[in-house]
Amino acid sequence: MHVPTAPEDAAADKISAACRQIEISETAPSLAALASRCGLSPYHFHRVFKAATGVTPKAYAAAHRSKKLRENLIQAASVTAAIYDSGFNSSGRFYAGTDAALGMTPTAFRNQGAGAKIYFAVGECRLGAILVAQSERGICAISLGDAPEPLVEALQDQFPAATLLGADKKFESTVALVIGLIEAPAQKMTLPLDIRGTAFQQRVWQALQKIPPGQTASYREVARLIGAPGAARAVGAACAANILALAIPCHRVVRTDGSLSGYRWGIARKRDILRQEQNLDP
DNA sequence: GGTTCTCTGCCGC
DNA sequence: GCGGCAGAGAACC
Repeated sequence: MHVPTAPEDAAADKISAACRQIEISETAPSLAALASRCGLSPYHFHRVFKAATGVTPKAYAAAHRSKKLRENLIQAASVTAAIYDSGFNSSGRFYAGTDAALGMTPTAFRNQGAGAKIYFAVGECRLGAILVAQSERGICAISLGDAPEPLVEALQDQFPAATLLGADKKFESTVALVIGLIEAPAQKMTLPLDIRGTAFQQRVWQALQKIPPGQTASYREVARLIGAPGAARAVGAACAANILALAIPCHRVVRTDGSLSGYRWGIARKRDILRQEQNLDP
């Protein structure tokens, strides 16, 4: 039987080829160069790329460079070496934008990567076991599961270079606050969050925090909200990558017809959380 | 301070 | 679906 290639797959292949091209290039390829490789005009390529990935080609290149920088800062012999290895062509230009890329000075980032301390505690709540972890910048993980041990193991996987510190008296009260969120979801989340992710993920997660308790939104609606109407699938991937359960309410994102799709910590918990939130509606 | 590149809204085919 | 222009803005020199 003859199986024709679906047009959308061909388009997706072109975009992922362009992404790979950006990743392997020393310096970011120009829009025109990327477009001609795809056989499209720069105008159209730009729009297709943004619809598929949620970010513009330039933003994608910048995000990739910043990711490379994070890796290099931890491994390279010096900060200067890391900067040049990551594709920045002058250290002056780099330092100008360093705060936006890292949220701190490069040296601070290096030190944190090596010996960051993360406090954590596990507790029991209506949804099962809950783990809350906090870095110096804020809450960096909230996860749910059936038993405590796998949650701790997963935390170490997420922050391999960090030192995990359990059973801290002061921190126990923070955990109580988070558990309180589950029982009274209408409460505002006021704890500082240490959110780590790509530029696109951050945009999605910010949008999620604007969905009020008791309400839901579809992936498509969230995509439209962040100005990338074609990126519903990318929104789904960003939701799935969220490691701050409840604080970033990815449980409030459902399919367009209102039915529940997947949930990192189990679909039953998603249903449970939503039911609790909707009961509290005035 | 000028130039080049990026990005978006709008329109035509 | 695709290409193009205009105009604003950012990046670069």
